Amino acid sequence: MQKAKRLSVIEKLITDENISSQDVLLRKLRARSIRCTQATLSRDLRQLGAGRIVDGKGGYKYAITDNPGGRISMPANIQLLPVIRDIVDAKGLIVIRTLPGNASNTAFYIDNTSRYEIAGTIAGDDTILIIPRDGISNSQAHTCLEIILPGLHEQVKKSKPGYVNQ
Amino acid sequence: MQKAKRLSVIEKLITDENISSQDVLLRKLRARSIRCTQATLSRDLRQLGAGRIVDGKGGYKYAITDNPGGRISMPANIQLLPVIRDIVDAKGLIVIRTLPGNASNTAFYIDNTSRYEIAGTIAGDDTILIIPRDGISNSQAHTCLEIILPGLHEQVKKSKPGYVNQ
DNA sequence: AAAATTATTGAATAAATATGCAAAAAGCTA
DNA sequence: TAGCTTTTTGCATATTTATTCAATAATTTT
Repeated sequence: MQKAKRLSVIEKLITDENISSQDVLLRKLRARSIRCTQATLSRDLRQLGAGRIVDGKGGYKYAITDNPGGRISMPANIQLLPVIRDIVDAKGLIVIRTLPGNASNTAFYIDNTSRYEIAGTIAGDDTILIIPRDGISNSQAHTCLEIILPGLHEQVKKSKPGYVNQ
Repeated sequence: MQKAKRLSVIEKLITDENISSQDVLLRKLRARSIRCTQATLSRDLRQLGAGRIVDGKGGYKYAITDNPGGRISMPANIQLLPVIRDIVDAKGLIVIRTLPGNASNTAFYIDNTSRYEIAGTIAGDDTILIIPRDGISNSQAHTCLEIILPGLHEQVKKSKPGYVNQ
């Protein structure tokens, strides 16, 4: 499946370059042998929270925009992944375990993306509970987390089925 | 010349309300006896540096966008319950989001009412998980919260069903 | 105040973006 | 792997936004 990759390339393109329209983006992707249609880009951009904004030069450009609700914008390139140890599904919720002391940072970061799919997070010292919104499937929630933290699931290898006393 | 006034009304409208398209804006202006055409709005919005962005609820809205590079912006428009930002149903639980640092205060307050309907709460920094007791319906739980925090649901407008890529 | 210059606007239309729907692809389960 | 479910995608098109061009209104100059 190439969607995840396409999303990350799109994200990189619009932050690095000045993309003024979906058509331009389409061509840039094509130059990287990623082919899709404008319709798909429209959906991808929505999912990334990207919008077409006025670029100080009298034109337009795409950019990842902060959401209303006035959340706090974060520096884009914080290194979060190394602190994540584990990610587990539980009762329709998702538990992420981090290095000690890193849960609230990470949860704060996740919160601030204001993703629709995530109703909220709660963090202890080294554990974050991710609460997906009603109607969001498990895999939708995971896809969303992957967008927020690209590479998450590659990084954190799926934990093997474990032993339980019974 | 009415342009200056129109611009300021537009600015106020898009920051106060959720304007999803220029057509909607056009009608709101008309209701204030400011009449112009969509073409003019397109130009005005460019001039204001306003863009149509993803609103976190699955839709689009206009907002004045900062130049990327991002600085910190905080919400400014809550009055009655100044610390509560958001309330969402999720998996039979209820998630309340507050301003940073206010979750445990608020949860403590809720806890101390000792309402039967609420089995317990868990608070992080800005998120509270409300766990209703078994057998308590969603709407019972909401009614209960409304009793504890009068005005809660008026204040925090229900979020619309959102868009999820699938 | 008339003429000359500059700015604003609407109508029409071009350009760009979003979406319903059906089909294809990817995941899952047994 | 076959059958079933969910997700992704393109096509066609609806919706939305930007722009061209001509006209009108405001502003400045003489």
